[in-house]
Amino acid sequence: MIRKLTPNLSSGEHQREIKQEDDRSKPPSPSKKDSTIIKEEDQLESAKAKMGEVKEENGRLKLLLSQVMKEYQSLHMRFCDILQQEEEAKKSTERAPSYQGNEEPDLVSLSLGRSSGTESKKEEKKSSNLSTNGKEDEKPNGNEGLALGLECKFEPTGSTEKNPSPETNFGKQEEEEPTEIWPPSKILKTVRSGDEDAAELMQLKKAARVSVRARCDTPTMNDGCQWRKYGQKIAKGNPCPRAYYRCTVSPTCPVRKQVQRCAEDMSILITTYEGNHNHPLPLSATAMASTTSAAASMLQSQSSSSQPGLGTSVSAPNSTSSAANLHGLNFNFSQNSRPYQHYFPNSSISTTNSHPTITLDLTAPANSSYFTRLSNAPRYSSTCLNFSSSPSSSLEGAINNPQTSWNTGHLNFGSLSNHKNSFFGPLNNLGRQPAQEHLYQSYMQMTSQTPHQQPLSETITAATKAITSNPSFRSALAAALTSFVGNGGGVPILDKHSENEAKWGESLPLNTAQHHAAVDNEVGCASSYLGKSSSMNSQQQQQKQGSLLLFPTNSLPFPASKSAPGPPADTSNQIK
DNA sequence: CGTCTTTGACCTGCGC
DNA sequence: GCGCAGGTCAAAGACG
Repeated sequence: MIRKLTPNLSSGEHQREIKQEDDRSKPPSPSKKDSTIIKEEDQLESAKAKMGEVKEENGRLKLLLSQVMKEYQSLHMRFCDILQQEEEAKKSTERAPSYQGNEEPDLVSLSLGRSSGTESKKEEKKSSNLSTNGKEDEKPNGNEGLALGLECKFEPTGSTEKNPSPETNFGKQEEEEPTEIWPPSKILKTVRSGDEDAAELMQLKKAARVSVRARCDTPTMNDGCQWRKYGQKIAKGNPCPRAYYRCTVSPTCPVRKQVQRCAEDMSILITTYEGNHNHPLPLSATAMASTTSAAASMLQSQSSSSQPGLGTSVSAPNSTSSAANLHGLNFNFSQNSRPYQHYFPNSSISTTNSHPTITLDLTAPANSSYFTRLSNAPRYSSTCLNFSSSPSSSLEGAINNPQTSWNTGHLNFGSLSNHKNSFFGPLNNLGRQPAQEHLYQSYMQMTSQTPHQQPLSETITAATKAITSNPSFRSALAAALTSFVGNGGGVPILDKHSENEAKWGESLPLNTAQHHAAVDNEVGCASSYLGKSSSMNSQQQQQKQGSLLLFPTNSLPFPASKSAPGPPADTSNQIK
């Protein structure tokens, strides 16, 4: 970002320059050399002018950087404050648990880095201790021993209350729920036969899937977990094979993921997650888990939106048709009894079977801006969280094609990656292969042509407003930041044992140079802001993770991904 | 030699 | 019941 000001001249060049200066001080002699000297002087002048320009630009960038850092710090402070306030509020609510009925305040609590509501206070304490001590408590303690701990606390009335959804519980321990949640048919066995509604709801929740669309040139996105491929299949409607992975961090972990290239755009990788981890997650894995669990929470809460007092509702009509495109999905949230609404345009949802899928689209450019709608914030800024969507038909084709009766809500985070300065901007750029880089550059050129650029502070203020007033925003932001920061932001990379205790917010970047260093080192798959290079072994992968960016990177030289890109697998030998 | 991937076979659910 | 499609298993091969 900051350009090197010292001209990179070799000593010879430097001497020549000095000589030229000397020559200039002498009276011009009418010799043959005059013309060449004049030429060189011109070059010198132009170089000086260029240097001046660069200096100016550098100054501007420095200013910008400091401004961004300042705003970031205040944003972070505010974020922490709000988390604290929420915890206090929660605590007080727990003291008086008489809100079971309709009067129960709608609540969506997306607290990153906390594994449970009751533990969160401890966690916070711990995190503060951690930040002061600089050393982690290496003793994972029951439920709190998880880095992910995204708590999505939906509080439906009725019997389902005690069955937290698996997706919202990434990282909860085995004792709280069955480890095996796959296949869905098994789920029903664990459900009381009498309570049909609960069973239905539970099945729906258990089977919830989160699909992440992201541009990625590596065979699989690195979400921080270790996966073992156990199958591959050609799915109907997509020539690219679908690969099946199973989490191998823990042998009993029920989490599976499916990876498939988008039929329309091979550069887009669709990763579908199902199930919840029953083991501590690597720190680097928490980002994706947080994001997906937040999305899953929305979807799952939707499934019970008919119930009053539910934290989140999706105002979508129940439809028996496959993939009814609503062109708009409303997520109603409330915070502290003040309801407000999320609007995700171009969403689609259907309720045909027990596989509701929510899609986080990290690929699509923005046509309209949720964020703008929300706060009139400019779309082009370093902190623009643009939750707008693009036509989502590609996903429908790839995953929710008419033959597939998955229940899909399409939650489009597309324009998070829309602009070069957005948080997710770097995500789509890291480790790109030349061919895709070309496409991507074109894309960036297109998107960077946003006509006006409003003041940064205004943008940040708007972003702050949006984030602090909105749990899911915070969640998404937190996930993004966590992924960026990971362990590259000043906190050492954690091993499997110690990482459990690291919490969101503790490892925020204090030194942007570290990020730059991270860029220089290597970053894996771009799309995965969690970027994995498939040629790395899992340990290497985990060590690489967290080498992520906070600031725009399109001006930086990106190393190409080390791994050979391409579809998850060769289709040539897949015909069944 | 251990780990991971590949891939054909098999199982299951669903629609007709 | 049959066929289709999605999903999983497990033996064989590849790889470090």
